[in-house]
Amino acid sequence: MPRRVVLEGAGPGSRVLVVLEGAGPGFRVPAHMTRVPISLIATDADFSQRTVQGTVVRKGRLVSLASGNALLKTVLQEEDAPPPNASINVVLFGALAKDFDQAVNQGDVVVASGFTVGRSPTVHKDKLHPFNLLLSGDDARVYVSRPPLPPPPPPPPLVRSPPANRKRSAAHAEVSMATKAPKYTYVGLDGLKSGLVVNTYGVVVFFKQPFRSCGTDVCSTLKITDQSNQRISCSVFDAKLENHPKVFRVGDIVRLHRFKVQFFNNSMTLVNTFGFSVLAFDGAEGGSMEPRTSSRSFHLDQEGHRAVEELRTWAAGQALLPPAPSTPLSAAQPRAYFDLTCQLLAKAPIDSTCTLLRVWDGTRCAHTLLKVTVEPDTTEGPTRFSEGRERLIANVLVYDNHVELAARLKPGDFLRIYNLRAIPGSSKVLGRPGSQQQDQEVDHLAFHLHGGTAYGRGVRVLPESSPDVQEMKRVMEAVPDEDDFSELNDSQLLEVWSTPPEFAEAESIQCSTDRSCGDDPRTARLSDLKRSDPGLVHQVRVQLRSYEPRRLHQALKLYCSKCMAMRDVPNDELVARLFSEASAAAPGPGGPPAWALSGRVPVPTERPASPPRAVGVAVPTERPASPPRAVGVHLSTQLLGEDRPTELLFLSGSTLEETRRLASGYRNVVPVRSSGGHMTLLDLSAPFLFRGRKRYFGCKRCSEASVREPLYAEGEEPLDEKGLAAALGVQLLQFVLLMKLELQDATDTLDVFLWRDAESFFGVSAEDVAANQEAENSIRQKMDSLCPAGGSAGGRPWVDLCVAAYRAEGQTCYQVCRRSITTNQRSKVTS
DNA sequence: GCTTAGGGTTTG
Repeated sequence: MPRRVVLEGAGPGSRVLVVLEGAGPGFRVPAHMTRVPISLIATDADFSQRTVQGTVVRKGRLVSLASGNALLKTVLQEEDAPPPNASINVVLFGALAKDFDQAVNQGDVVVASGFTVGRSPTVHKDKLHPFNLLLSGDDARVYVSRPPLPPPPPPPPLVRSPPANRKRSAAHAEVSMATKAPKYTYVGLDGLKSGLVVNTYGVVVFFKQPFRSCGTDVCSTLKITDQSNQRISCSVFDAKLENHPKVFRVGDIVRLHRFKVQFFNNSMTLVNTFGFSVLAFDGAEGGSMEPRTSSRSFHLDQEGHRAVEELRTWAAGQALLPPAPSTPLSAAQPRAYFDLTCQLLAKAPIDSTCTLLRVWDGTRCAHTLLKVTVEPDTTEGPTRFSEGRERLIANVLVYDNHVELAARLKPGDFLRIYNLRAIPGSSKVLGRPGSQQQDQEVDHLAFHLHGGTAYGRGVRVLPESSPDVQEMKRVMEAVPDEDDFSELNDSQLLEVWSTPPEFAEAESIQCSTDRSCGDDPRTARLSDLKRSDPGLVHQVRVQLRSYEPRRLHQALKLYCSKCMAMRDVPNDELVARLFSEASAAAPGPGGPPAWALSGRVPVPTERPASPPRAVGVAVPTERPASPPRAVGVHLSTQLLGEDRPTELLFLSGSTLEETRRLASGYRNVVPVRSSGGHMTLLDLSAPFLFRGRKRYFGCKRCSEASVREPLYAEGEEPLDEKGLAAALGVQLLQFVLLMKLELQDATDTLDVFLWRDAESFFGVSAEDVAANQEAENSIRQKMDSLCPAGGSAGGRPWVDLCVAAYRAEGQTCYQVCRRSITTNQRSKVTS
């Protein structure tokens, strides 16, 4: 007889029944119920006497709703059912959700009954079944199949048993016991037999980045080894680049599923077969357990972790990992081949077989780097860098087959270039006719990535989360500021982050409730959080490992609530240029608008001056020696009539500095220029309004600006930025703060945005940050306390944060949505 | 449609 087991936490009356396998004929599902294939689920049938069976391929977190109810989302996948519609979202409510959370693990096979069917609101996003199962109320049940503990001796494996002296073979046999869970038997590399389709783990000892084969697919090749010391070649064919192994360096660990063993040239090779999957892992001991894969449905359990750990330990003992994954530019030697980890700054095609990549890694090469000039309009990315930065930039020429991949790279990408060669001397191909770069001196280093794939030659984009990229960024951050460069990095940052996307889904689930996250004692581990479904809010206890931008004034952005675009706050240099361009433009025919009284006023030269006493009269200044410039002013006759001359001033022909000075004497200053015979606003890259120290900007896309006399009824509140923006047809941009935080706990790291709730997080308004240094300083203090400069991980406080996971632009993003108040000065994780 | 690659003594 099967035994019903009540697990800890699943109290009496639990609706999740855990049934041990091997103790009876199977699930204790009522006999009158019959199983329905998941693919046949639809709303127009009666499922009261039916069951579904599937593997829990995803298990969301238990979410507490404001009503006191609980909810948990999970995904069931029917075994051996062909896609589509083999996987279905299941939502459990109330006590059932709590019991399920306690008793069921990802990978378990469950049977559900007593469900109702609804339309899945997420079908377009998750591409799962168009319907979902809803389990609530007294009739809902979940039955779980679980291998008994302790496990019985392993049955004969499907393939020849790996050597008994390897621990992992036992572990994998144990996994295969869970007959209802996805069952994979892993074979050692000395257990390959021609014709078998196998699953295996291995340490990469050689690899080529994916390259276009002569057939229809893209091809990757690997050579892997394991504790048996066999070295097995392996090919992966797939038309899609993203399905290929994400191997970054020798020593990485791969898990291969469904690879066919072939005999070739007296040795075994592995080739992917239909339905294959590859996971890649960092090969370093203590490295991240996050598998690199594009698959959204991979299954990795504790045994998988153990297999990776064991291979890591073994590989470390064999010295299989090279000491460093790549060579910094500072160590590049003439004529040597090396792998380079770097960031792409700009690129330009040279000809059909050659592309120039301009890269840096934050270190300075000991040799002079070759300078390359290309026509600016062919360059993607900035064409000029400061002298200091130029000295750090390496020009990499990639040839032939690599040109295709180079075309897909974007400035800002983090790259690893494999088998790059440092070439001393000149290279005439670089000089364009007519450029002064034709005659190069000899002692310059250029870098070539030769055509072909021999020696693993190729280029790979590394994820920003990669530890090597993180290390490089630390080096880059230590490079002294140079303004043009910080601008570049920041705009790239924005592009990489994209416009912080809508947040509606996550908000509707929990942030809209009044519950403070601090009420919930549950905290999620980052590794779990990453695996759970988007659309939920999680509480985490983390340290702040790093953040961007490091120069905090760059966290200030302008945001359009209408088109949701975000842009940088233009720097003074740009704004000053717009002002001088506008003032240089000759006033066109036609006069100022009829509603305005126009004239000229001298510009105060030093101290902020009081407003001019009369319009149209040049007021002598205290320093007659240098006659002051006069600028055009236009005042609303209506306002003048009400004896409110300082309420609003339209100003033409002034410089930025002059505008700034005059702004201190008027409540509102709107810079204008003459264009086509009438008054217009300046280009909207410049502020359209100055109010004291504050400046306001308009959205270029959403504004339909024209200079009109603002309607101003007597006795009304003074004009403010909102009223003026409306009067001038300007879509007012909002100051916002945007940062990216790298959170860390014992299990993982996670990049999250701080945006929507940044102001409450810092306790300052973004508008104040724009106007005064003190507000920026308070942000600095907070960041310094969370992430002390040069501090070790142990010195950083632990913080409880709420993080919302949401889908945007095809990927899962995370955002700090509220901050609880506790920060604990502890140096170790308590688990 | 069911191949493609199968590392390698590099070179613009």
